[in-house]
Amino acid sequence: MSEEKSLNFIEEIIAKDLAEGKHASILTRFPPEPNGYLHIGHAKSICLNFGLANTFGGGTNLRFDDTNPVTEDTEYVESIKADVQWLGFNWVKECYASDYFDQLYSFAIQLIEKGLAYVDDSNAEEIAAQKGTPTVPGTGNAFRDRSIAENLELFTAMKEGKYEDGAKVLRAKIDLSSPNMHMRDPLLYRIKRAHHHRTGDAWCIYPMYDFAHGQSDAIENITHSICTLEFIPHRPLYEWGIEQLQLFPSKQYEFARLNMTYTVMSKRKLLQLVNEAHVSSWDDPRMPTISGMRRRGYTPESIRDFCERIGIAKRENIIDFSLLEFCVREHLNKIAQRRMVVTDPIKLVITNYDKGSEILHSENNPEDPNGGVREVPFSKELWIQKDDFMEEPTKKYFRLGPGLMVRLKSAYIIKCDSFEKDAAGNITTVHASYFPESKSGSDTSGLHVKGTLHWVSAAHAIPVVLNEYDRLFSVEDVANAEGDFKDYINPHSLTTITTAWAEPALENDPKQARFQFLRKGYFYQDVTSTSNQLVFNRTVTLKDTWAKEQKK
RNA sequence: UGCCUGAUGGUGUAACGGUAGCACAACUGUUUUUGGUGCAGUUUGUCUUGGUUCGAAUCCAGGUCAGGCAACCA
Repeated sequence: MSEEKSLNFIEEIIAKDLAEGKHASILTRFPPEPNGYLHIGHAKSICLNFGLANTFGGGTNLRFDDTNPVTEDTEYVESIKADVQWLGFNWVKECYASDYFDQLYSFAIQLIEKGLAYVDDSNAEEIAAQKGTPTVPGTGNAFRDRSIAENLELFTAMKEGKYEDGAKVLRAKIDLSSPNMHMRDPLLYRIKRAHHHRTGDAWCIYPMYDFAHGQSDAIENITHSICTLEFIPHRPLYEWGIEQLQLFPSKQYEFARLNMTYTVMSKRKLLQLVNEAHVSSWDDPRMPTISGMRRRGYTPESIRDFCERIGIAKRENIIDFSLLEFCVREHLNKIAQRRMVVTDPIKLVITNYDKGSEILHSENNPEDPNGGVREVPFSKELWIQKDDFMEEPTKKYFRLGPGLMVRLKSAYIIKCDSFEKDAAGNITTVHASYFPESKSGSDTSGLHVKGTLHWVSAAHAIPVVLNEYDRLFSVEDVANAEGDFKDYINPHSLTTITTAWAEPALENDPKQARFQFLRKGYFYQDVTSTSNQLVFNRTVTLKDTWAKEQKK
């Protein structure tokens, strides 16, 4: 049985280009502006660009689109590089648009010399007004008719810092009545005295996106320049620049950006969440950032798998967050070490257990036959989950209750004999008796029970802190919800549990290890965790059909 | 009332004139020393109106709806 993998529309274009000999090999690029942290939407683009190069044989450049010094910073450059590498990709070259500033400047001179660019003294408002509207053509101004010599002189003076910020701009001379607003004499250069994170104060004029991106692609000989849908109207301008300057014919293609339920993807909104302390930082585990997901315990494999599954197309989309969670669970199920942690404990006393304590063994991962076992101490007094006992059990309840039997995972079958309550009526202690012949691995009891509970020996337990995360927002389509997006922040997106007891093995496990805390979910040690106080982040819950059943 | 995109189950994504498939979600059943995992199965779809054709999700025409475009942002 052969699985036919269908190509997405970009792959089809590339396959065709290669087949026709248009290119011997392909070169793509991932071009973030270093003004924020990468998020899962960027991961889609990263997987696309690097993935294309992988499947068709070729490479991918990492290029920082750093043409606006006001918002950019090396902090972001570093985080972006770390995130791309963590996702598992290697770039051919690390490039910066700012490396091309000299070249871009000479391109501008060329356009002026061809009569295709002019210096405009109008201010921003005037230019906007003169551009017209989508239905009303723009009108020119006197500056448009300046001579080539005058434009050359003025542009040189702009570069030399003879004018105030905003006093003049360089514009392309294209078509003020174009139905495409981007072709109505777009700005090429603006005067901006700001410290650039790489070029410092060497420049006081900076190229606009439309005079940097396509040109950078061409300089690097990018064959396929892939961006998101909102750049479609820029494409004629992209092509105009390449044609007029007679550069390498890079081609732009557009796909739909990623949207996900219960979260936001815009940099502006993410920045706001950080600045207004709705989350602790860019790498807060609730954030849809790569760094947040890494800290939460998502694996690069699962994110790549997710990006593979969502596909590439041109229609707007909103992907269920549960698909990402499915990918994370699927991977973690295979690799995570199993451990037992009781999060909301009550005492379980095995009344007929007189051995003091013993060492039992439990498999590290039932999915992995070679995963080995770990030692788990068992004793007379244990901690079990509070909701694993019910005073008056309902019909389908498979756990502990008066007279009911369950298995303690990797240990014995027990039978509940009695329980104690405090003055407030809360269950404090459950008494049970165990069946010595029901020991895991050598069970001769012939008993059969439906429920299996996780547990921790009270005398051997170590305290751990758990951060349990839920969705950041309470509505599916946050971006399209009525009013301020911050009104929909889920107030219960983080629950910190300080009452949890863990089995001692956890103390000696490596910090980077992935865990499944049995019946609770997948967990990953937080960056704040120390040997004195272990702190774990819940990556994702286990699928819980019992919780679902109860809601009915 | 301009230009540009797009429209296939709840959500994504295939089918390139010839059986509407796959995944997630939801729901059954089954297995299970995790109410996890695995396995088996069920439910749900081509925006609309015409046209071309033996045959249309696919081609053509009109309509409807959704999104984008008028930053000295990218």
